[in-house]
Amino acid sequence: MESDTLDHPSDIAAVSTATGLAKDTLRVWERRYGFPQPERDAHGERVYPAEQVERLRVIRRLMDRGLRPGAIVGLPMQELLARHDASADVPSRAAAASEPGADQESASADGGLPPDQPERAALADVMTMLKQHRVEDMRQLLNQCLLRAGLQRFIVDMVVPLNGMVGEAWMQGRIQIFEEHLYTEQIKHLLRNALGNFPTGSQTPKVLLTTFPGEQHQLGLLMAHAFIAAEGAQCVSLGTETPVWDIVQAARAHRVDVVGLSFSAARPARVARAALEDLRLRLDPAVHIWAGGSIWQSARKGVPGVTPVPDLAGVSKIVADWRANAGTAASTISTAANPALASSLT
Amino acid sequence: MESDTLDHPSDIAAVSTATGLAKDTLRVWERRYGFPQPERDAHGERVYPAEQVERLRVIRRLMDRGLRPGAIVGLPMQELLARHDASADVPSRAAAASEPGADQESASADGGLPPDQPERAALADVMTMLKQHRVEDMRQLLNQCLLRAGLQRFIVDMVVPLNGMVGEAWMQGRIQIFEEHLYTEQIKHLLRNALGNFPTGSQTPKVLLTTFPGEQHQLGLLMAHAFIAAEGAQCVSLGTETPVWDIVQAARAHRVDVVGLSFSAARPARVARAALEDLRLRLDPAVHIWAGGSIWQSARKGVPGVTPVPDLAGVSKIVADWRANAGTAASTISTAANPALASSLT
DNA sequence: AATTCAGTTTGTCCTAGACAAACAAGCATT
DNA sequence: AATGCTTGTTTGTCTAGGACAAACTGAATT
Repeated sequence: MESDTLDHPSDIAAVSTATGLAKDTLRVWERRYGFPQPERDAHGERVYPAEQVERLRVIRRLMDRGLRPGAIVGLPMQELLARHDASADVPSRAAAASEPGADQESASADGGLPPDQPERAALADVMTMLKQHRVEDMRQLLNQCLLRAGLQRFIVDMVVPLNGMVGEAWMQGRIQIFEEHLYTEQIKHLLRNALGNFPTGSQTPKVLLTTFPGEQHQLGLLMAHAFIAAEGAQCVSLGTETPVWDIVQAARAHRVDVVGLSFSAARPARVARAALEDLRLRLDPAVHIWAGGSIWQSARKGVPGVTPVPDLAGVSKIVADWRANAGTAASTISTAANPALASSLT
Repeated sequence: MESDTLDHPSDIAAVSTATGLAKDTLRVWERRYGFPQPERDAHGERVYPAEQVERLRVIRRLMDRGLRPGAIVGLPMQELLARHDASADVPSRAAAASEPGADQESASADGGLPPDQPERAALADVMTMLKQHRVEDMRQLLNQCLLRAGLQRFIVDMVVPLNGMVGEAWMQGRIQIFEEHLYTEQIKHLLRNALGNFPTGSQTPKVLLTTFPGEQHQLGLLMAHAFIAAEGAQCVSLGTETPVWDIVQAARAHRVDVVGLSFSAARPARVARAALEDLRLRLDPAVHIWAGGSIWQSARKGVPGVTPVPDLAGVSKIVADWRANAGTAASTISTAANPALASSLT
């Protein structure tokens, strides 16, 4: 019952949603690289064998790590997995602090919070429980860790690494997607619950939280929410996928000091950049923009007037910075928080 | 600052995600009905004026209510809104008990729970607070209602009607999308929180909850979760968008008695039907399937072996039925709960 | 070590035609 | 007056190959 891969063949629409690759892209790859090479049904329409869908999913995953299609499309499964292991060796480029595919080292090393030893053991336990579907045990253990470590440390030392481990395990076929779903759901429950017990912080930076359309990145958003709320700031979350125009409206209506955006590694960085620039343009210059998540791996250039939050643990510092310079126009000071950008402008 | 519609023109991809209409569909409509009629940029690519996007959104909304494109695409905005009011007169066909576009009457009339008078007033208050962005007040009021009415009544008498009112208000331009987002987010917080305080029910039907891929229907799923949990059943939620195969795997792994699916009115009913049949085929016959949400408006035929839950309030009865006939193979008894289907088979 | 320049890669958009599944409506049957 | 069958129509999605701008690579230059 383990690697019980399904023989279920799928049409192009199903493959597109399953892999997150646009239909056009699937057709173009077939034309250019000779993979995938679907069979055809009676009407000449593409029918993808499950094995190819599987391969496409792994390819998608590798692309999220920064590899380019031309280099990997067409490689056999075995080789793909090898590349995957190789790319995991370069965590600096690889994964950031939000989705599965995340990176524990940078998170716990960079933050001001010391890593916690006993958590390391708990990580493995959670994975075991997940694999054995001991939902209730898992929930209890996580809750216990949360209470012990506190919300912020819990996120940095447990949730982020776990995200990475879960993503990794799925990649290697050690767990099923539904188990990943299950894990995500548990964490969401836990975080929301913890968040519910916080009184709506009334301290200085009032932060509006959301993601851009196309980013179904609930977990990252929620982690950011929890982290910022734990900092004592006032949070208003709009949930995922708010169009730029509506973000502007909402920011105005709620008179927020900061707009926080969360990004997954999923979509190409260029769209994110464009949207950020657009938002910067339309938003009141006094309102800061904090952009967190995985854009900062691949993007070398920052966006002017946008404070990068490459790392959840960095949030504390950025909140502190904001409080120090409260009231300064965002587009003026924001580069200070980004050494790379600052130096590139001198 | 009210009907401050944006002059922002969009490319076809943006329009597609904004309206939920496939790119192909947008092009075909243009060819067939002469609407939309985007301008072209320097490279001959479509550029949709905001006014047309707005119209497309309303059209999409009308289609969710069962109207067909041929009859409404090409109509001017004014006429569209008129049709909208007209279609609202037929709640039997119109909206179900889950997403914005939902229907209060059927929900409170059909259920065993008596409607609550004071709630009626609260509904209007919530809408007012939402429009004035008094988030904290709104949260408090909702919470108060929840405590007073209890989880189930709260959902049936408040959340469902509110969903309808919010959808309606958006439709008529009385509120912005971000306000809809904000509302949704509040409700989700509230429900998750309430759910967290339930001990994981250990009573008989163990229910696996999720949606099919393409259904980003968190709120409906969450309402179902809360409702079923309040019945004392044991719930395992996988979150949204689980592929059929993974549902089967998860059902097996967790040894659930029932798989519960939640549907929005968003996607065409035929895909939902196909997926349900597929699931029925692959799933252990002893496991029941409960399908809730908006498929049962447009679909005349039921799916054999699937128990329709056209109405959240009906959940109580269905759980009771399950407990009465516990252990019976799903595909045998399920039609009993569906009078229409049962009669069509005699 | 940073910048510019050419060359290559890659995703998305374009057109226009085809077709099956879903639907409506009329007709025949019980 | 329902139910079942046969039409014709509507509608979404698929296919094909061509085009092109934006993003990347890597070497040559300051």
